[in-house]
Amino acid sequence: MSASTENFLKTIYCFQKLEARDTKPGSIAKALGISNAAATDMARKLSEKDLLEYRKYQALQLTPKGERLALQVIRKHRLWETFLYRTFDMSLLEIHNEAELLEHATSDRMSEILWNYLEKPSFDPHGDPIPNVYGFVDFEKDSKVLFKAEEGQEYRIIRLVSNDEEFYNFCCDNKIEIDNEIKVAKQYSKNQLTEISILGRQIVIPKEFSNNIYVTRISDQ
Amino acid sequence: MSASTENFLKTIYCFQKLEARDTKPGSIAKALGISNAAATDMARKLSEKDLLEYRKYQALQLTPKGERLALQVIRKHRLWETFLYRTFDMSLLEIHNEAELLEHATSDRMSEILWNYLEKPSFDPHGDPIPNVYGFVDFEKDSKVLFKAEEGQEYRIIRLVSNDEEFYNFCCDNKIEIDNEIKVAKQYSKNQLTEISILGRQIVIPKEFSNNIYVTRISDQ
DNA sequence: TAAAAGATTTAAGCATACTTAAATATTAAT
DNA sequence: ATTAATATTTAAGTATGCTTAAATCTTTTA
Ligand SMILES: [Mn+2]
Ligand SMILES: [Mn+2]
Ligand SMILES: [Mn+2]
Ligand SMILES: [Mn+2]
Repeated sequence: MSASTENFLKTIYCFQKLEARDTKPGSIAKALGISNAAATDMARKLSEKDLLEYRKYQALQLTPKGERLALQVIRKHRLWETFLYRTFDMSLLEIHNEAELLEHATSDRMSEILWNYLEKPSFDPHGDPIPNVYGFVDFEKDSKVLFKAEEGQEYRIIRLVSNDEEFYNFCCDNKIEIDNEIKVAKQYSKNQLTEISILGRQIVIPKEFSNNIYVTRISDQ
Repeated sequence: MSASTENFLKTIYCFQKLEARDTKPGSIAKALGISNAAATDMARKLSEKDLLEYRKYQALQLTPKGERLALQVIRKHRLWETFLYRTFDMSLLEIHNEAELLEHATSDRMSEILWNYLEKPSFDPHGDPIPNVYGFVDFEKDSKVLFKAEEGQEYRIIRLVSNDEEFYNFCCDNKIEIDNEIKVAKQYSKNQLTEISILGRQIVIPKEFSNNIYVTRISDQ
């Protein structure tokens, strides 16, 4: 498996399962920074290898084999993130960037060593679940994006997902951290702004950021 | 720089500087497990990029630029080895194999993080010196291969270098470890055997192994 | 529903990194 | 000094992973 193939499968998996984005070659191409032609080409090759289903003009779909592979790469990615975050003084963005490289240079043995050393972690530092060695994702908490949270309700932050340095800086500056509790004061729907109170402070968050912050209702039951 | 290129330069450097082996394309090819034709091809391409000097039928020679690059890769390799050895329960062979992959997926930033975390180490767990960030190798101890050590003299083990699992098992079983002291009892030159005493025990070491054990004279001055 | 806009696919081509087989040069042996 | 053995290079070809430009299909809009 080349890094290109692994990134391709991983991206399809994330688009398919974790976000509700479409998985036509064009979307994958944009995410990976390659041309549409290259993505189509890759899709046909991987379908030969039974890693995904490709039908002209349709969205790409991972086969069970392709999904297993994608989950192995995601596992390695999140294990490295967890390890780097706990061991060194690195930011949420730095660990992601390094893991993006390391995930392709990690033997199965190495990932088991990390897994055991970290004492079988369930979540990475961004709040994303770590698949187990069989590619099974234990459980996904019932969450929604802050952008879609209800006014007046209290939530706990459980995921922060982005590749944008400014997003993480914003979070840092405003104490938007995993496990912190917030209250949604107001949704300015037309202007796509969310006003919340966090640790006593009131802040307004634009859609670009509130879409990367996942929350879960507190005492929802 | 692709992994292929990095491994190619690294191998030339090691053959040139650390061992007295020749650096014609054929030797490099054998070490990397590729065909002679592929090595020649690679040599011509890298010479275009001013990473090495290539003249038909001659040994390859790194340019200053090529040597700097090789040393950066070696630095990353040995930093990872040191880190893995100190952090996890991994053998001298395991750390080498993992570092062989990780070295190509390591940003300069990551290698500086490792370097600082490890408190600027000078040697890796095999006893090999770690180049600094400018590609400068601090100092190489005055050493020789056990195979060429003098009868009756006492030595300290300072390097163990091999890719052979059996070699490391042999070392483990016989307490042949870095910093341990030995006395060379006899060199059976014709049969290429070396008899040493180590921690009170007398053992005979065949050339295949004694050539991978580097020693330095004790109180040599 | 027909044209325009937008995506996707096909086609042609390039760079890297390899292969095997044939040609050529070097080195060792007689 | 030839010849034989060995090593190196050249040639031809393959797979991967990308590119741009042209052709084709799908979706939107009028
Ligand atoms: Mn990646
Ligand atoms: Mn993550
Ligand atoms: Mn390597
Ligand atoms: Mn080493």
